[in-house]
This record gives sequence, structure tokens and C-alpha cells, in this order.
Amino acid sequence: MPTIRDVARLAGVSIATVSNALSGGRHVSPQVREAVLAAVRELGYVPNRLARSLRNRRSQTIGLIVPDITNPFFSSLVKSIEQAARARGYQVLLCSSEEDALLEYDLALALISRQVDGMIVIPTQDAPRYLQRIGEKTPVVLLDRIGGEDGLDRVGVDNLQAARRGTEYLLSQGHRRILLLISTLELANIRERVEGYQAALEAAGIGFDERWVVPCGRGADTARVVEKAIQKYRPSAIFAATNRLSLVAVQAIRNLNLPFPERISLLGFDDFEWSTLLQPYLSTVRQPLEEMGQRAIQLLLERLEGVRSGPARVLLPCELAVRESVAPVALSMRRKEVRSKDNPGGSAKSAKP
Amino acid sequence: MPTIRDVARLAGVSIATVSNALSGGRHVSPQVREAVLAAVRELGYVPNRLARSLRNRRSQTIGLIVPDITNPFFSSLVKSIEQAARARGYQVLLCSSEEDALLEYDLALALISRQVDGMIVIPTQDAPRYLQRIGEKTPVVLLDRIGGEDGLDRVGVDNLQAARRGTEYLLSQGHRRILLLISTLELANIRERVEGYQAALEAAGIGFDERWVVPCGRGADTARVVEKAIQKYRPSAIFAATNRLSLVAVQAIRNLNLPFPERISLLGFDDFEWSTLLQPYLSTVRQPLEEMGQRAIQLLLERLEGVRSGPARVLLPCELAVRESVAPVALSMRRKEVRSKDNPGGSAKSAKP
DNA sequence: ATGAAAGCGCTAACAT
DNA sequence: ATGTTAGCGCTTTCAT
Repeated sequence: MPTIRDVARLAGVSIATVSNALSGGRHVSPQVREAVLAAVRELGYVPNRLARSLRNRRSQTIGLIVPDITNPFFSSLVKSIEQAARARGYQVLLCSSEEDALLEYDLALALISRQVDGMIVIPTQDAPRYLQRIGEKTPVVLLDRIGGEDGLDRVGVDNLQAARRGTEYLLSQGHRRILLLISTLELANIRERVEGYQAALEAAGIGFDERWVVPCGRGADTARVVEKAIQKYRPSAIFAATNRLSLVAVQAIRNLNLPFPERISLLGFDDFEWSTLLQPYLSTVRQPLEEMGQRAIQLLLERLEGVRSGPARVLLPCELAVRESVAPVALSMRRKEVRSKDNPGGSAKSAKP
Repeated sequence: MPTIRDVARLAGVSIATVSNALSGGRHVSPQVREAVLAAVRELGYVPNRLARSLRNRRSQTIGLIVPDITNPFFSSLVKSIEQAARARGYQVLLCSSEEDALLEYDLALALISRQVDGMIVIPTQDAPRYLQRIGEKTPVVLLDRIGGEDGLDRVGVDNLQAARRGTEYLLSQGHRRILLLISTLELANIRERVEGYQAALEAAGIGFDERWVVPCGRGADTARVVEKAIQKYRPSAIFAATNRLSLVAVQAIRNLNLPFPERISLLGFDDFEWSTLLQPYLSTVRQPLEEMGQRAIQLLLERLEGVRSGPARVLLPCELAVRESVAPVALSMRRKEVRSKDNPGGSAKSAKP
């Protein structure tokens, strides 16, 4: 690989001049500049960023860790972050932690080791301690999974409001028996969605029963879990708190051969392109991916440029994407509901056919 | 950020000893080693990889460029590559070219600039010239889109055989009117799939008509294009040569309100998890993602370790994933087919109810 | 407008 | 078993 010295020699100038001709540090006469560029072309010279960053103590690079690059929610977020970063002259080093806290830690250290100027992290767990430590020395922005307390900048959505809104929508369609599918209660994100669900139910005068909140975990057999819950509680609607869970819910509904959406409605969380495979088209609570990415970059760059010192918190609202997977509850269902034993809200003012 | 000097000072040893204690270049007495590690912990020292790579002239890093990280086919490939690389002690720098040849070029230079030891590229176009030039100095392995001629290592699937196999399967189900959906003929990958389709048809004594090969491009309105083709040619089956096109095909079929798969069958290319949203479950020609990733890494490391000098070519076979989206062609269809005017194979021995 | 030289943090060759 | 030092490729003073 040719170095700056080779270019200098070929162009008949000093290495300082080459550096300045290329990076524009100071004035270089047009003829010399041309000679340098010609030498660069002839040699196929590409500056060594490692050396440059080492010298500058700045890499113009930010790290990005996401839990699973295979999940369209995260990969869309990645896309918006990369675009925003590129527009501001930064490159991003992208890592996937495979939802593995240990790997995530290793990746974070690897990024530090590569001298990133800052990093954006969607952690596998809320507010990992190691990230706080890193955050004391290197700017860190937490994204999406922003539960827990620490002094880090964070960008996420208002999960409580979003889930409440989604649940209210289901209620407005006459649903009273609403199953909530969640991944795990370990993430504050998810807990807030449960709270939103609960708040909406209670505001509607319907009791909240935590048994109707079904943790599905990550196992391969989660569809079975959902099927059992459906059989046990006979919901008229399912609210899937995660895009993966929409998938699982669909499988369960099909396995049980329930008319969909006539007999059972489904509302998802997170929008994703490939969901159009589903018929009826999936209605979802949509997160503002584009804006989340942009705000994360913005916060990080503010830090890098020393504009701000106190931690910032950005909470974005979600909106409802109403499509076809939620149907008004059937009258027959409502009647049944009143008689039902294990209906948490059966006694309320819900059913009046 | 603490440096190796800080650690040396705190531990009361020389920087060489710190280096050796950490990287294990030569023997260090247990006590000294402990002192060094203690100092490392106390300072929160993380070695500077930039400096290390600069000095070593080796980064233990490989670059990976994929056309679109959002596409599950590519992101799954990424996953398998990262795993294989990690297992061999390499880190990967992942880039998405957004199907943009110019951006791809920039990214490749950026990787060179970061002194990657080699790179794996799924190019946006076949055998880009710039990659050949890079390949003369830095090991490059072409993946998936391996058309064109140059001296680079390549790993891909046997597209001709795969498409032929898929088409034969459709034929075996009685289909004679098979529409082939492709993205663009610019990729050899796709051209080979067309050839495979053609070969299968001709082997079955059915004429090949290039009008039945529908280029869908990347536009937003590709579903309309497919709808029109369906209305014009009235196929009994669609073979989507790309996972994205399976999506488009499904939309078109629905918009046309055709009984699926009874009236029209669909065979996809590339398997992907989220396809289970589709009912009936999508049958596909499945590419061996795992193995493709592993072989790519293997080829690259062989180069890096100088085991091999001539270019290698790995062609992997695909297998059929038979599920539900392909139905035997209905008898009524076969009759209709014989009368049809624009049926490319109508005159052949195809229909004999 | 240009050149010479120091030094970013690290490893390895040469010391002892 | 450990220390000293040159140098990886670059930018940036300090010269001229």
C-alpha cells in the first residue's frame, strides 16, 4: 500500500504538502496541488484512517450497537441513523449483539478500542452498568430501550401512551376481552406498554387482570403458549407488544383456525414492510423510526461538539396505523362475554347488545 | 483515555512489559502480570486498536458490504458471516450500500482506508471494475452476486440449477403457464435464473417466451406491473426470482382477488422467517445462507494466510422448501389452457385431462 | 507557499 | 525476565 511518503516523492514535494493538498489544512499552489493529485491517482493512494485518527485523536466515527440486525425494526433504525450520520460527516461502525448482554459488552469495548467518538446503543437490558461507566468518558446515547436510571442521553417513544392509545382503539371497536402479548417484563419498555394497556382498560371501567398479559419469551414454541392463552381466555382481540409477537400471534390464530379478523382481531406494535404479506393487512402502533434515528444522531453530535452537558431525554409519540386486522367485535361475542366466567371486565358496562 | 504508558507507570514497569502482559508476546512473571492487570482495571484501560493495527500492519478486521441491510436475505447472511469471523478471531466492519453503486464504491474505499485485511462484497452490479483493482492489493471475496469475469474469489449458489429445479417442481404440479418475476436482467444471478426456467420449460417440451419473464424493477408500483402481467397471460403459477418479488406477487394476487393457491400458485426464491406471515405458507427455493457465509469467510482467510493464490469459485446447490403456496393445477385450468391464444406452450403435450 | 520534525499509542527488535 | 527505542502513516507546529 502506498503511503503519503510515496505520493510526496512522486510529486516531488514534502509529505506536509501532500497532507495539506489532500486535507486542505493550508494553502497549496494550484500546480503543486495538481501534481499531488496526479501522483495520488497514479499510485492509487488511499489515506490511512488509522494513522489519521491516531494523530488527530478523533475518528469521525460513531459506534452503533443493535440487538438483532435481522429484525426489521432495528435494521430500519440502522438505516435512518446511517443516513443522518453520513449527512453530518460521520461514519458508523455497526454491531449486532444478538440479544446477548455479554457480546454487547465485548462489542462496546471493541468500539472504544477503535476510538469511536461516541456511540448509540440499543441495549439488551435496561441501563447496563458498564454503559454508564463508558458514558463518563465517551458520549453515549441510549436508543429505544431507555429504561432505568443513569446520566445518559436517551431517545425513545412514549410506550405508555402508545400502548394506551392502541388499547383504546381496540376498546372503541367494542373489544373487552383483550389479550396482551409481551416478550419479557425485564424491559421497562415492555412494562410501560403493560401500564398503558392497564390504564386504558381501567379508564374504560374494565378490570385489569395480569393473567391476560402473556409473556412469550424467545423460545421456538411461543406459538403454543399463545394458543393456550387464547383457548383459556377466549379473547376477541390480541395486542402484540412487539413485531415478532405479531408473527407469533398470526401463527397461533391460524393453528386454531379462528376466523381472522372476524372472530379475533390483532393489533401489532412496530410497523414493518414485510407485514404486508399478512392478510388482512396488519394494523399497528407505529414508531417514528426515521425521527428516532435522527434525534439520536443529533443528541450525540450535540455532545461531541460540547453544546450540552446535562443528559437529555427525547420521548417521541407513536401513531396508529389502522388497516384491516382489527374488526369491530361481533354481537354474538358480546353476548357470550357477559356470561363468561373468567372475563376480567365482564361485569362492567361493556356489553349491551 | 489512559494509554499503555499510564498503565506502565502505575504498575511500575516498562510499556513493553505491559504490552507483553496483555498480548502475551513473551513471558511475564506472574506477579508483574498481576500488577499490570490491576493497573489496567484501576484505570479502565482499553488498548488502542488503531495504534496496534498501525504498528502491526494488520487489523484482524474484515470489511463486509451488502446491498441492503433491511433485506432479511442479506441480514441473515451477515449474521452467519459475523459468527464465522468471530470464531476465527476477526471482527467485521459492516456496511450497507443501499443498492447504490457509488455509495458502494465509497464504502469500499472507506474500508481500505481503515486497513481491513480483506473484504467480502455483495456488489450492486456484477464484477465492478474498481473491485478488481482493489482485489489486486487486498483479498476480496465476491458473494451471492458473482457474475462477470475477474480474478476474484467468489461464493454463490448455482442459480441455473436452482431455478430449473423450482420450475420443474411447478411443472410436476401440472403447471404449464408459469410467469417468472425478476428484478432486472443486469445481474448474471438473475439471468441464470431465467436460463434455468427456460431450460426446464424446454426440457418439458414447452416453448419459452421471453414475454413471460417480467422485469419488475425497484419502483413502488411494481405490484401493478405484476397485476397487468397476470391479467394478460393468465398464468397458473408465478415463480418469484427474489424474496422481495414474492411480496409483490402476493400483493398482486390479492388485489386481483384470485383464489390462492387454488387458482394461482406461487413459488419464491430465498427463504425468510417473516414469510410465515403469509398464508398459505410460502414454498421457496432455499439458499444455504449459513454455508454461504462460512465459505466466504473460509476463502477469505485462506487468502489472508496465503494458502492459495489462484482464484477460487464455490457454487452451492439450493434446495426446495415445499410448503403450501403451490397447488396442483386445476383441471379446469388445463382445459382453458389449450384454448388460450398467447400461451407459449399451449401447443405442446402439456394438457391432457 | 513549502519543508523538517515531533509525536499520536502501540509492538518488536535489540538490548541487558 | 524486563527495559529502551525505532517506527507504523499521519497532522501539525515551528521553521524558512
